[in-house]
Amino acid sequence: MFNKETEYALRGLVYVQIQQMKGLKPGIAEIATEIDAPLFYTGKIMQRLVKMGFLMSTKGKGGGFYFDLTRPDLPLKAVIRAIEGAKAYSGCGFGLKSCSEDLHCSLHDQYAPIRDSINNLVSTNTVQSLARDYQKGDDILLRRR
Amino acid sequence: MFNKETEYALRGLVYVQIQQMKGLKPGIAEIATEIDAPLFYTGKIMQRLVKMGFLMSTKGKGGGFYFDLTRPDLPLKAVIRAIEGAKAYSGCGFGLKSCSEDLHCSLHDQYAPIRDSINNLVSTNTVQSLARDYQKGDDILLRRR
DNA sequence: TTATTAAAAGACAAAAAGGTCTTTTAATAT
DNA sequence: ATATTAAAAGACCTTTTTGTCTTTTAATAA
Ligand code: FES
Ligand code: FES
Repeated sequence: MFNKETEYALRGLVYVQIQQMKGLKPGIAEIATEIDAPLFYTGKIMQRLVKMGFLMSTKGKGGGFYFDLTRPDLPLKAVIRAIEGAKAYSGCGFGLKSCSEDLHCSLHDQYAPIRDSINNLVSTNTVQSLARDYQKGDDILLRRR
Repeated sequence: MFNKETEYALRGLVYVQIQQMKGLKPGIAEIATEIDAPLFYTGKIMQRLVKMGFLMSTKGKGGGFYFDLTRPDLPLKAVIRAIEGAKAYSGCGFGLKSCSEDLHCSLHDQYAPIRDSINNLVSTNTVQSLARDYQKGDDILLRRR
């Protein structure tokens, strides 16, 4: 569904949020292990997320990643847009240059609603809501097993 | 939605089918132009489709690509599976290793139905059905404009 | 203030995707 | 037969994605 970088970013963010709800501040090594992503690649991605302003970090002893709790919940879509670009999940499913209600391809009537559902999914779900779901036990997996 | 190769392959196949319904047998240059894909890449992809048995071709004067009309309609899914692999549109949307009803991620309940819709879309639509829709004028685009 | 810790920065590289071009083979027309 | 046409085969290249590793910077603790 998403590319690897987006996948790791989302899993990483949700993991940080889960730990933060327990009063912890995980570091790169812990995050990479828990979300089952490559260590150094995870580091690079977390850095990018900090630079983009999605989360914060501190160096040195006791350092790690954490969220600014004064900021509103972070929809998955914001992260996807930042990593994959604004056009992700917006164009024609068939690859045509334009896609509109009145001029469209043969897949449009079936595909457009699906695309809308995906956009709705990533807009309504946030890093925080997924972390809460996880804690409630509604979902069982974070780490890949 | 699909990768470029799949996109070009599907557009190319539908174009061949549309032309075949008019009694024509298009060549690589024509196909590439009409589906707005790179000339040589299109050639390579059409060749692969022939080798995979999805369509036929003849060399030389009057040569080009065409379908064996004795074979059943070709679902998009068959082409996608051949190009992108069997796992396309089957795994966890979050990238987790397993995905099942009883052990799943927080996105599963929302994502699984979407994934099902995509699989239904590519299973029920065929190269031939899309070509017929195009000819009926239900869809307006094939070439990207 | 020094050692230690952990993120930041950035160089480097492997693999996959996407694309280009030339040569060879086979079909047809003359 | 020969020339012409068009696909097949395959070498080669570029870009993007994914991943690795070392060096630097900043924070903390002793
Ligand atoms: S035009 Fe193809 S999905 Fe809208
Ligand atoms: S477990 Fe994630 S979509 Fe099914």
